[in-house]
Amino acid sequence: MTEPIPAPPWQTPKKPPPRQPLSQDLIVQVALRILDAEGLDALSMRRLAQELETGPASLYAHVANKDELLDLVYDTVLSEVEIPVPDPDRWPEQVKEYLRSLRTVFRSHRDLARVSISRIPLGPNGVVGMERTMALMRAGGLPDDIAAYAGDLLASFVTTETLDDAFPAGGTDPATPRAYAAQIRSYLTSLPVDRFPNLVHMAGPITSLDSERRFELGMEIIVRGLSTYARPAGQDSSAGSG
Amino acid sequence: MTEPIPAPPWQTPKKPPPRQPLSQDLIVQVALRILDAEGLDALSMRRLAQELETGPASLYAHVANKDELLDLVYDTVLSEVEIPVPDPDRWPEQVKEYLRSLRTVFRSHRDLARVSISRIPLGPNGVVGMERTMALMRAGGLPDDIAAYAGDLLASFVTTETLDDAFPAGGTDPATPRAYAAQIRSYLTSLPVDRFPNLVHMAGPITSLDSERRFELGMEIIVRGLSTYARPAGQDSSAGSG
DNA sequence: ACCTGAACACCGTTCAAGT
DNA sequence: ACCTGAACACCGTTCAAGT
Repeated sequence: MTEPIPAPPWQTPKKPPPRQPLSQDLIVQVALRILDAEGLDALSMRRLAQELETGPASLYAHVANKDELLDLVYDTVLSEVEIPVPDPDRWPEQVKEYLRSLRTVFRSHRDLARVSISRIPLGPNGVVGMERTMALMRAGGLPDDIAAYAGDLLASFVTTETLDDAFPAGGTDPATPRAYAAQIRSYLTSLPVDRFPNLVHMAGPITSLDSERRFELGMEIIVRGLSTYARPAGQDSSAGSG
Repeated sequence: MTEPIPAPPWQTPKKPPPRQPLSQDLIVQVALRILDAEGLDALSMRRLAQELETGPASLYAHVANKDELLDLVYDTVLSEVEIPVPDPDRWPEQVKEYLRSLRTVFRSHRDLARVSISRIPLGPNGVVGMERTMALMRAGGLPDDIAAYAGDLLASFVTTETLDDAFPAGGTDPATPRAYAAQIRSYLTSLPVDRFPNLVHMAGPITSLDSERRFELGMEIIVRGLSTYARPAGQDSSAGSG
């Protein structure tokens, strides 16, 4: 009811932390923070605006729409991926190093795999990544068309394999996924053996691979498949005189 | 203002087409029709209710929530997938037949690939499909753990490869994807050669594979990789006496 | 040029009330 | 048991108006 007493002039008004002026960079940065902390479902234009202490409409001066924002977030994160400088002698191992780094980055930003789906990374970092990936693929002695496709196939593999274990990288609670796996296993085991002999037999193997081993196995399968396309060393067309 | 004149009793009231009573089956069926015709973004609970001439709340008597609805839709469609009865001599070819069928089904229901993402198909049709898939995988002489994982890997492959060409199967307009590819190619070609030698070199191969050839190539790569894990025939453990 | 409030046209889900 | 209207707590985006 009573009017609040105005602050005396000698009191430094506790200025609200001098809100940084809006910019595309800042918007992307805060969006990434929300993504990391709370995931894609929590990242709305309105929530983002709130975090930036402004209204949702203000964002559209710096970003065309939500889709473009996600493009920018995705590209930003791609700077963290480490891609080995090709050493043809270590090709299979280097491919795996690249994929492991990609996985680590995907796992360290919540829901990034979901963001990456059907997004072609053509931003500044994405393009640099693609250049290095192509360099690496070609070092395996793959024909150009196979090398080109291999880049896509491998990245898609990491995406799908990362989609499910959406918990943060430092995830210390293996209980939840394991409990879920156990639940599925017991369901499969409970099926009538005469109609589902293979499912009953395979209930164990189907549910017992953890995400780490799935990933390592998947990499190995694809790399072996790709290796069958490699030209024998010494016939590397890019090594000849130009 | 004036009261409408009541219809005379002798006039057969043009009964609104005797709306079928709500049921889970009907709801799933109509949901699939919306999906096919207009895609996942058009499939909202409200829109679905409207199509069924009822309110959104009514759906929740038959379906727990939207996620469960999508589970049901996905399972329904899985009945269309054809999985060969295993013939070990034709293993690689049969795996491909299965994958091609899966792709056809995914492509003939708009956005089904998106629906399938991070959904484990444990409904009645899904479980039958899984049983047959496991039978097929094992026929290749793969160790159980490899066979189990192979099922996932191959299905994920089809999903991602189907995600992008989201146009209907009968798609007669190859212009759009090709135009997009051409756009990317010209962008890649325009990059500075000294910093992006591999991208410039690979611009052609990267953008010239159509979805059909990508799919065939991807299958071949993975199947070759899997084949390296096959036990030699005659050592098939499941064939021995029990 | 940048920012804003208000509005438009939507969402999924719940809940008390009806039959 | 099934269905309903109304409400709750949200969405992305646009637009006229302000500075």
